[in-house]
Amino acid sequence: MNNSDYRDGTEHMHRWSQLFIPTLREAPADAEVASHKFLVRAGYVRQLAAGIYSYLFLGQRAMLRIIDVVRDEMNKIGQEFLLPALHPRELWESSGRWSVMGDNMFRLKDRGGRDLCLGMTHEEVMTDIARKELRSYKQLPQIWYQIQTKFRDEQRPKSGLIRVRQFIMKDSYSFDIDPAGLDASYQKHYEVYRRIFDRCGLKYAVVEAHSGAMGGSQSQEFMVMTDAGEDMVASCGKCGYAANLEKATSQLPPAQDLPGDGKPEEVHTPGMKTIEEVAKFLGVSPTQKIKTLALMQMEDDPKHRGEKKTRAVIVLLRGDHSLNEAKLSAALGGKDFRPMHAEEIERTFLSPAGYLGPVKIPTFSSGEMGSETQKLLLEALPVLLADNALKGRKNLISGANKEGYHLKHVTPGRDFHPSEWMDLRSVAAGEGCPQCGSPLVVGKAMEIGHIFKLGYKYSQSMGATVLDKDGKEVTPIMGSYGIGVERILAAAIEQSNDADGFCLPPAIAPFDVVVTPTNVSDASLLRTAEEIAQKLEAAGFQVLLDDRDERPGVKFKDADLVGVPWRINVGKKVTEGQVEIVSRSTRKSQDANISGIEGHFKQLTQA
RNA sequence: CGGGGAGUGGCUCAGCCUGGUAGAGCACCUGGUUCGGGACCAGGGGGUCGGAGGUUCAAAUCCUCUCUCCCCGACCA
Repeated sequence: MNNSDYRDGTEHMHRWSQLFIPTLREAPADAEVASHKFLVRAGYVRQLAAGIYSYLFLGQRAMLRIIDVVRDEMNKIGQEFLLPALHPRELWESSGRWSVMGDNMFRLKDRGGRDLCLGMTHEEVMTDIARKELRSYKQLPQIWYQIQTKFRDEQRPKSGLIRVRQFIMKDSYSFDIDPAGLDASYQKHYEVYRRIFDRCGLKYAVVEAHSGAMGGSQSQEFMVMTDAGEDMVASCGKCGYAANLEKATSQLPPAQDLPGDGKPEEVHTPGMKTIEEVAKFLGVSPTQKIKTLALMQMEDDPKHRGEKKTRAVIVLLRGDHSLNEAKLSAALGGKDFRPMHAEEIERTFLSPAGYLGPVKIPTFSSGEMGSETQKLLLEALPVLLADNALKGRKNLISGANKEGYHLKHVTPGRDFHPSEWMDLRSVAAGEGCPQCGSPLVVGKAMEIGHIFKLGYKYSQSMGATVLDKDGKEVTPIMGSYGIGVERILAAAIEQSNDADGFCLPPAIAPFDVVVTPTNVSDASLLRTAEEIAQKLEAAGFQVLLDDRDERPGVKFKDADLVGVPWRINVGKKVTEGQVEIVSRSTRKSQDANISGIEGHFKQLTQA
């Protein structure tokens, strides 16, 4: 319950007739996912621009209740700050992220021409405070958090509140003297996050995640399984293993190698370009093929502003496997990459696309290259990365780097030598759980929270240090932890909606109950409804009195729409001293005596 | 950014192909009848058809440019 609410008289009662709750009979045409449709229909939000929303009365109330829960739990482990949204460029230069963040960062200039940006996350500001203020190990550990608006110029805002350009995040940052301290701060967040999402009534999974632009070692995401989500999660029903597909691994059954031990040998495969075509044509399985992907890694060229330095990256996978771009990106140190253009492929492989393979790539065998462009390419040596699933295999089939030909009897380690073996493939549903071997399930999920062990990335680059017990300067180790407030709301709606609307979990609903006199032109019904509303408010509930002069059907439909978990109908049975209590989630109703209604309702809501 | 779609009253949409100067349902206002699952009757207000330019006697409609929004692919809470 929110104690800041008025509940001391009818003049402060929330009367629907006086409030702005613009419900819509139809969903806006551009809404796709359930939470988006209903947030708009229920009058919670209105869109201002792509990925930018206004929160109206009901929406703001729900947000505030979510924030109450988050703050209440966070106060158990940390201290609340409020940091600026406007940051100077120099701050972000000091961590190196002014350029790393690219177009996702909103940038602006002040009147003096100085560069500023809108905060998309606050590692830099928090670390700046830490480096200026923290002096001694005695001051550690610290956990600082805030609930604040973040700005991110997303490539593609979408799905209502699920992916927006301005949103409220609870972000916290921990500073510890050593890794053991970080483990403890991380664990505290893990537990507090579980309590927060439990209290918000969400069903969620905690999954192993990849750290992305934040950097750092371990990280876990809190995921709500829903088709409205944008992530893929692999999970095991048996042992509880769960991981973002960006990170997930699996056990593979051993693949059958083709017999023989000959040298690589060309086979004519006219017009056969795809793995499937070639496999079918040669009567082999795609698992006996090597998939060769030609990519270009890109990074800003320090010598030539605005230009990109490129480097060829060749990735080898088993024929039936697909590349996991997050894993590759991590392997490349977070650098961007793209598929090679046709000319680049021909330059590198001296072969048209469709017949690429790792054997006899000109740039890997000295003497065969001559052109200027190849020499230039060599300055940044190409890398050949091979997925672990090819390790120990033999007699595989790959492209021959020659139009219309493939090679058979290709054996890794003999016929070509990868720069590195690594895990680069995406896990597929049905493959074995890496822990227990039972089949993995892959499903869509929405990320509502993320916890990271950052390590020394920011404290080191920004020069934060404290003195340890021995008077020696040491760099504190950091963690960072985020919760998307709007996403909790969106996820709750995705988890509980039907044709008529949605039902929010009690802790985050804008009201606990709507009291509906079925006909307000009957003065006694209205009076009784007001009395009931007052009693419930006095008992600590947040009550919405639907005193509108509307037909009952309209009021019922609206009540069903706006997400309030309970409704009390004040109608004909009043003459018998009774009203009807209706549960929005189960749609079941029961009669209750008006006298003692608050006690009855309390029992009901605590059950 | 690449690919697809859409902009006509507050909402959902028709009209556009085949130019002739704007419609429906819902919502809104007034009066009346209604009142347990989005009522009915009567009357009424509201749109320079996203914007700019062009073609034409005449443009929501045809042409060009542009802006915005949504959806599908690479990022993150």
